[in-house]
Amino acid sequence: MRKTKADAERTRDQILDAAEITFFERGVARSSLDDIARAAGVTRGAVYWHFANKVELFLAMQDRAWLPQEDLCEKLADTPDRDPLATVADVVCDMFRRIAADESQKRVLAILLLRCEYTDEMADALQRRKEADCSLDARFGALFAAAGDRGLLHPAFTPALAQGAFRALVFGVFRRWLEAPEEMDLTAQGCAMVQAFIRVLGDASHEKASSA
Amino acid sequence: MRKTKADAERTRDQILDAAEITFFERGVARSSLDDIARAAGVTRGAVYWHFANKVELFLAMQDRAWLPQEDLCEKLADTPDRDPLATVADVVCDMFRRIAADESQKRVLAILLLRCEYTDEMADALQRRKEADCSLDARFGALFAAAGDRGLLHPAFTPALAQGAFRALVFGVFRRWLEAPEEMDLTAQGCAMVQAFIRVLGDASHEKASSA
DNA sequence: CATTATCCATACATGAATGTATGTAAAGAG
DNA sequence: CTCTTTACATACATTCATGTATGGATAATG
Repeated sequence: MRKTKADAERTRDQILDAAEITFFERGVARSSLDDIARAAGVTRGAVYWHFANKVELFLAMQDRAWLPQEDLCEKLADTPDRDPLATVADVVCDMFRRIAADESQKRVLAILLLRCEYTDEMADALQRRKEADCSLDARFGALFAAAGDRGLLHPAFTPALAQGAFRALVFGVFRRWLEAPEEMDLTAQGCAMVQAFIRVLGDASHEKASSA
Repeated sequence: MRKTKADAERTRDQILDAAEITFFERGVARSSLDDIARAAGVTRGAVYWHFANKVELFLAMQDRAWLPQEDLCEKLADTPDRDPLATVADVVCDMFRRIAADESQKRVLAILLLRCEYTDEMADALQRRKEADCSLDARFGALFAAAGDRGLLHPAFTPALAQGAFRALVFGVFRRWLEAPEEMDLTAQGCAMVQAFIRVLGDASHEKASSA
């Protein structure tokens, strides 16, 4: 029972891994700290040493995972000045592919969307998601606005409406996949839906002038 | 303390009302049966008389509420043989309006989507939603297939793709509204997004022939 | 090498929630 | 008007999860 600092970090990671799996399987509320500790091969003593309580453990798990919002923001930050709609579709599809390939991230997202109840205790957790969403909305908003300025949007959509609908579509696709991963392939059907939507969004064939 | 059968039914309803509010405010897991009983103005004895446990109470609450899926199915059942896409948009927008006006239904849906963890215990509850979704999908599928047969769909979409995207969009809009009702008006922006999407879906202007 | 701080297991105390058992007053049935 | 059943309230037993306190073994530090 000799524990160096590196060892301690490893057990901390093991606890976070166990929390991911346990939360995913039993839900956050029904997962006791003893369940998690046992799954990690330690006792509650270790859990309480590294984390103050279950909420803190949950937040640490959320922080360790790379949330797709941050991922998207980073990608959107350094995109060339291409067709903004094509950029949007590419970035989201890229995100889909990456998440589908990462079991851990898939688990965390399933926990955040399907396996936890957002109440007063979880206010911090929800706040972080909202902040990430907010900065993401700003970036998407700029792209859709640019598309609108260049006359690339179908006349049925204002930039704000297009952004809202796109956001809803992506979220809906995502949630559907998380609910029934075996019934749906995110990289195939998910990307297809996103791309088809972007294509009809950009189908401004009502105006005669087609500059590009 | 005289209880006739009608009185008993009333207290049962009061318990269900209290469960709705308590689940909505504190989440399902953190709501104890004592919380609910107190909110209903009774004791746990009454709750245990009417319901075997919390899961049964939850299921009874879910059953009492008119789920939007059933609502939609009923509407779709007796629609004239109009433009299928217009029918779809009308029915969904009508559902949006009705839910936005019904606080109780809004609470129940917020519970089902945001305030409960779907784990093995809740398998029954999830199963009912899935069944309702399934029969709904069949009806929507028929309409989108009809639209495809009549050449009403934008060539970017197959009927199945259109249906999946539409479903995702509606769900995403719905969820977004439930998460932040003050930031979004379901009857205004929600309906606008749905209608705009349906409009671009039906924009099959690539073919020269426009029969209708 | 002695000391201290780290890392974790074990033990204990507490409260909260559950399920059940019992009591009971009225309603309903005959 | 009895008798049984209904519709609860109350009381009890038990389990479970939490938080904390303590102990101990080693690593880090000087």
